Amino acid sequence: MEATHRVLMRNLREHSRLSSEDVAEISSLTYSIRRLEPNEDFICQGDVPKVSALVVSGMAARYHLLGNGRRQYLSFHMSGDLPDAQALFITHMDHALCAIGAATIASIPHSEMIKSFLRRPAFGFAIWRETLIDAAILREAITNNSARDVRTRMAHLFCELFYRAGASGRKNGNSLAFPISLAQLGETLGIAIATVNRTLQTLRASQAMEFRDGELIVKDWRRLQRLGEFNPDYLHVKPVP
Amino acid sequence: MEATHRVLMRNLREHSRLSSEDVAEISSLTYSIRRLEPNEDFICQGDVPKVSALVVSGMAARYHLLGNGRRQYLSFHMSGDLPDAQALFITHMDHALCAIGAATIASIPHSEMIKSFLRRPAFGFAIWRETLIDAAILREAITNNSARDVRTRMAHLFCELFYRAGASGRKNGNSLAFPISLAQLGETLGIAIATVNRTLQTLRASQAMEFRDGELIVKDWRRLQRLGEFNPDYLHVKPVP
DNA sequence: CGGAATGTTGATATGCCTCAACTAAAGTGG
DNA sequence: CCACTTTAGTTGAGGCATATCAACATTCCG
Repeated sequence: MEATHRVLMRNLREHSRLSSEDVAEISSLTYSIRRLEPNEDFICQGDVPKVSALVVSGMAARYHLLGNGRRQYLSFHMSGDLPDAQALFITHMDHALCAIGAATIASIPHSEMIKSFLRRPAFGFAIWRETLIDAAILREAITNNSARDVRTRMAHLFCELFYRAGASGRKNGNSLAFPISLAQLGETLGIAIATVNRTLQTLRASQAMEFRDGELIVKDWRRLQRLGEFNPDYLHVKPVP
Repeated sequence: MEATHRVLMRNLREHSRLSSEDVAEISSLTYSIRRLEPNEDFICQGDVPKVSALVVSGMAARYHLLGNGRRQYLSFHMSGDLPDAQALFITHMDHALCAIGAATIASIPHSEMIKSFLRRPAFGFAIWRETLIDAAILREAITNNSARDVRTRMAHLFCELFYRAGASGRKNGNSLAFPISLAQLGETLGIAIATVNRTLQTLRASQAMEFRDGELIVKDWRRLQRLGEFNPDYLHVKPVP
């Protein structure tokens, strides 16, 4: 029970120290739970949210909607993440959020979060730190989509997701549920569907990994890391003591 | 005198309300000034800064350094911006910072900033908001470099810079100093130098803008905005009352 | 059982990269 | 002050990676 508070604290502890007072403060937060269908939107561009969404289970994604109807996926979020933390201090959403596969989110009122920040600044700083790591991930996505060839780019994305899931025990051995379509992968990496398909085949042929039916299987982590030119420093995960 | 505190407050007031106590707190911050040569680095990947840099005059840029020596520029920063605010809560830099053209920065000790946040939470929230808008700009850069063709992409970048400079009176009529080389523009937009050159020519031919000798001249803002599919909502500038 | 969404494959087109040659401007040293 | 080098910008030719298009296979779902 209380999965909501637990996943939030586990996530924050990856990078921040929480005192027992902070833990008590977090445990006092109220929330409501919402179950999402695959691909269901829970925040749209232009919304003015009054609550923060916390991913409890499953995954969520941010995306931009372009004039021509195309989507650009921006980032993916796992249990413990607060994908719309920015709305705490910015009124209007500049992007939308949807579930990737079935997911559960908890909604925590902004007003409560802010009051908690005032009572326990360390909690506010931890959430702030969370949003800063999020920004680091966005920077890496710029570099990935702008400066790397498609195979490297795709390998890098899978590396990041696998690493982030692994850093907090959210993956299952060497496999990770990532229930996304090839079209969505293309709209993440900025490449056409046909190319997504062919690139996945070359990655499979490399014996480093497989991706099918929304499941990523890492067969040779070292090799995948090399293929993706992946260096996890930007994720700022505190070295586990 | 005191240009440092002034540019910071002007920038924060674009989106946040500051009480007189907040203003007093900001005015009490100590700093040291540093003048930078064009392209001079002031923070490198891997550094552990103990001070925050505030751009006082000129411009600064973030960049990633890739394995093959290539650079990927990530964002540009003008007077009032705190391009390394993230270092307040994340120890190691995952990217470098350099001057674009000659620039002046002020260094403010982290320890003082944090103490000010504890005394005046609204000041902390304003800086936090600043880092969140920064993240929105990064998201837009992902979309720009991933989903738009090169001409639109380049027009969008110029729109953003011109708009940001204009929002706070940092531009000069319809021209803006942006002392960057074509090679750097290419490393920002993820395109080759030759293409940068040819794309600039088509933009010039469109009568919307010109860019030469490190100066952007906007001749037809509406047309440029259309060419760049530019919608400034993501910059979250408070409508001027 | 039929239709929609998703994935797969091949053929063709094209936008951008690469390379190379050249110009122009700026900085350097004799 | 002028040769020399370096850096930045410009232009053309050619190739290649990836987009686009089209046909088909497969799975899912009503």
